[in-house]
Amino acid sequence: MANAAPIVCDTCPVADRAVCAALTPDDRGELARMGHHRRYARGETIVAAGDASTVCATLTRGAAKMSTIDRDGTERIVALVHPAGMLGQLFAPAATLTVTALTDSEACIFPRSRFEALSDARPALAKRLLVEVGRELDESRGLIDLISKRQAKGRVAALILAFARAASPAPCHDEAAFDLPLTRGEMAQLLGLTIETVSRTLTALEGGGAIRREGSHGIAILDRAALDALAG
Amino acid sequence: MANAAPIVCDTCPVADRAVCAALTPDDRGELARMGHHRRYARGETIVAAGDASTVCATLTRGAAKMSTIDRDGTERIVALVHPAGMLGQLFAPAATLTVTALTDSEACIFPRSRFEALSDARPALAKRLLVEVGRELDESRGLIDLISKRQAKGRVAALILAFARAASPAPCHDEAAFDLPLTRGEMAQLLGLTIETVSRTLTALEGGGAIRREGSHGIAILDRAALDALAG
DNA sequence: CGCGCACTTGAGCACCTTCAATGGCGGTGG
DNA sequence: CCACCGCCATTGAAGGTGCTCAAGTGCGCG
Repeated sequence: MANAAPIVCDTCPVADRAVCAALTPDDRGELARMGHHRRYARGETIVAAGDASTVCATLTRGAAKMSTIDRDGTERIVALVHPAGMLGQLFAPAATLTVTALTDSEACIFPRSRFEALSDARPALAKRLLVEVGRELDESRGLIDLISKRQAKGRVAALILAFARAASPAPCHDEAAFDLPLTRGEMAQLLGLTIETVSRTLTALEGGGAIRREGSHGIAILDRAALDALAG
Repeated sequence: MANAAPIVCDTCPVADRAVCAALTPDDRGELARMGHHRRYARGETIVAAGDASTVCATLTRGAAKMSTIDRDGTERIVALVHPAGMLGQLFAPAATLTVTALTDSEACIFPRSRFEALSDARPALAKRLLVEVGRELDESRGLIDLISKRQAKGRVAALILAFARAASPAPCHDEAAFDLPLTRGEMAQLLGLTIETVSRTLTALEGGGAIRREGSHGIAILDRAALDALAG
């Protein structure tokens, strides 16, 4: 897919939240000229594990997953990326993770070396990156919390609540009805369960009146307190 | 325990590896005067969850764990900290994690606000912190990998290998015989298993000839390839 | 010596996985 | 247009793994 395009910050939906926001307009213009903007179709690989890790990117639209692949071929999702989040591993000599678009997505791609050089020259950017990486670290630990619930119901309930939070525009409120951005298989990878268990657990949650399914990916939360209780 | 002492960088065993190494001697002296050095006994709490997150620290000796506590009282370890690692969450408004000494330990404690101010003023420190947080992020994702092995044998085998790597002075080599720095209960918390399952799995690994136990915490690796295969 | 603590071992059972079959949906090609 | 195929999701049955509950062992310490 040859759809590289120049970066235009003026119409960027995440211009105020992405790390670029730490830069002056001039510096941002310089950064924009260094990189390009690309679209990715659902399922497309953005960064492949084993690459020389030459790029880093900001997701401007859509959603992505970062995953490892075991020797035996089992894929494991270690992080989800939402708009304004960073793709790629700063200061890593080689990419150990594969980044894949979960939905049709767009991202600004930068050469990693020049991005790092700019961060060295602009303390405001470096500080912003520090905060961003700290946030990623918190999310990663949140994911550990998610996986470590003993029972499948708790894991799935916690995942639903996490997506309800992410789907809402206001950070403090949950969305009552939303679409799961993952397939059953991806949810299973994320939670350390099988597809069948995820599916059965959703059926059970619906049977218990906690949620209602609408189509294969739509979720409406009917009993928020019940989900909270299950999620521990 | 009232054992606060001034910080003396000259005899610090991790002076070259900790984040302080990014500072000039003058700046390091200023940082040292801002903080103090403390000893902690095994099991002692270094930072309690819910604290106003007023401190951050560098571990100079020993080992520590960072953990969350669920509403139902279940503790979950989300990270291990080795000497030269950072304790506490930079730029977090409140501590969400409890930090506990796993063995008798020592740390340099700094007021968080002044540490952050110094990082704003010294780009070299900010960059060093960025690298450090990136490393923590990688470790956190490694932990996710660890937990996500389906079978108990795989998780325990991977944990043993991880400690074999950590116990070795050379980063590329494993130690063939070493002590597990965790109790069975802590290993269980880390791996998302029960104490009994960890114990039984170690027995099974020993029965299969992969390891030999020496006392309750000593481990000798007899069949490295078998552990690798189990760890996936 | 006796107590506490951590570890080990055993028996039974709940839960999740595995294997297998079925249904729905979208895309492709006849 | 419809048949066919692939992919995803659901559901069922059987079996295994790890959890729960419970007892027993070894070690350090008062």
